[in-house]
Amino acid sequence: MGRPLTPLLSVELIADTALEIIDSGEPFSMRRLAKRLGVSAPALYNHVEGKEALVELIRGSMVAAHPVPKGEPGTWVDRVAAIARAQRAAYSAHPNVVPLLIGVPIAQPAVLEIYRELARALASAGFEDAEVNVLIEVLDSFAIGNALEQRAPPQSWVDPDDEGALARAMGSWSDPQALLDEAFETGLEFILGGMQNRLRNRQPRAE
Amino acid sequence: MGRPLTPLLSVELIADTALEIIDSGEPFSMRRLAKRLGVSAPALYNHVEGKEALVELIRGSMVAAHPVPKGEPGTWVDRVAAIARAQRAAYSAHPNVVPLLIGVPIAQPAVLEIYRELARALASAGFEDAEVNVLIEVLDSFAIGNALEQRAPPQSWVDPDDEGALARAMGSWSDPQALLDEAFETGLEFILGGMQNRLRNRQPRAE
DNA sequence: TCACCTAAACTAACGGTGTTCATTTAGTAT
DNA sequence: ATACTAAATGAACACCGTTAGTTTAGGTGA
Repeated sequence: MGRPLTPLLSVELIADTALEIIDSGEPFSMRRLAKRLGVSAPALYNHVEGKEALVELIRGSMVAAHPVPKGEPGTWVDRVAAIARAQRAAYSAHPNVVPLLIGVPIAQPAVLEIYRELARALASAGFEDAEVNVLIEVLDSFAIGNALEQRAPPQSWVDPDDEGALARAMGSWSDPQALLDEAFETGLEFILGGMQNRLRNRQPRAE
Repeated sequence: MGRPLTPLLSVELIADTALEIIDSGEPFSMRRLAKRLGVSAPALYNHVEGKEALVELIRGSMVAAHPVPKGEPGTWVDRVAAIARAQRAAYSAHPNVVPLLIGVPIAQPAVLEIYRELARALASAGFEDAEVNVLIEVLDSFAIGNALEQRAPPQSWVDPDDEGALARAMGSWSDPQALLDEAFETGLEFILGGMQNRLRNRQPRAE
């Protein structure tokens, strides 16, 4: 066939279509992506380094679509909460992407910038350097874990004949998404509360 | 060749060898596993349902190797903490298994039993059914997220020339495992504190 | 003891994966 | 016009999980 008169592909088209496939729940592969684009698989490699790089591109577009509110007035707690919620919103909009994201090292500068802002916010609160890293890790662990739970089917866990506390607990939520939303807000509240508490105990009423 | 005089394989041997491969960091596949066992790949299917079932077997042996301390006296907080630490200890001993675990529905009764015990502990603390589920989800998200971070190499994040808060924070930890240990204990403390706080605010000093 | 059946290994094969190679052809710059 | 690059192609490589059919050893009932 040779080079077509007008290009069939572009990086954006590839990334967007890949995200469509992933969101739809179909298994994602380079060949399936190519087929949906009406193109042969190797054609993708003219525009994209490989599968990992493509996933990393998608990560970038996800965070770009859910920016953390900028320049808002507020305490460091408000800023940290906004960052965590933005990250969670990005994951939550495309839960099927999350399993692909783990294991692909973060290369997107925009994502890095978010971590930098998080570090700044925590440092400004008065945490020392080593502590800042710990707290970032706590937030990150919780956010990624919550995102992962969004595509784990825990309904099969519960035995309908079971009358135990677990069965009762799981029976009280009909909408799994609502449960995870509530869990995210609850966990975030606990973490932010723990941070504030730690500062309070360190500087007992001193200014 | 036909059936050998003495069986070459057994479920335990297969599971143990699989765990060895995974722990070593080599890519894990049924074919590689068979090769290490000196056997052809289809021979595995005489003993194991398939790859998913094998991973689920490994999950079982991991939790069995890190049992939650049983029958200890202590408050519900102690019990919840013990369960969370046991789960984390299991993951932490084999971090490379964690990515394989996600996406494989939990079928091991022993694992289910742990969640039941967690639900009992929380219910006994006075949380209502719906809340119990939320709190389990919070703990689970955090634990799995922390486990996942154990094999994410974030060292490439930091630009050596950077002088920002993030670079300083990451520079203060030379041992990534120590950082994640500290992050787990910190996050657990925050979560347990948040739970207690929630109960305290609900029943203000009433008995 | 002999026939049968099952268990446990094998080889061959299927359809799928990510990726590389050599090719053709279209556009662009000298 | 001549080169060079960009963007498509089909063929191929080395894997992957899994299934089918075959071979042989061990155990069991007649």
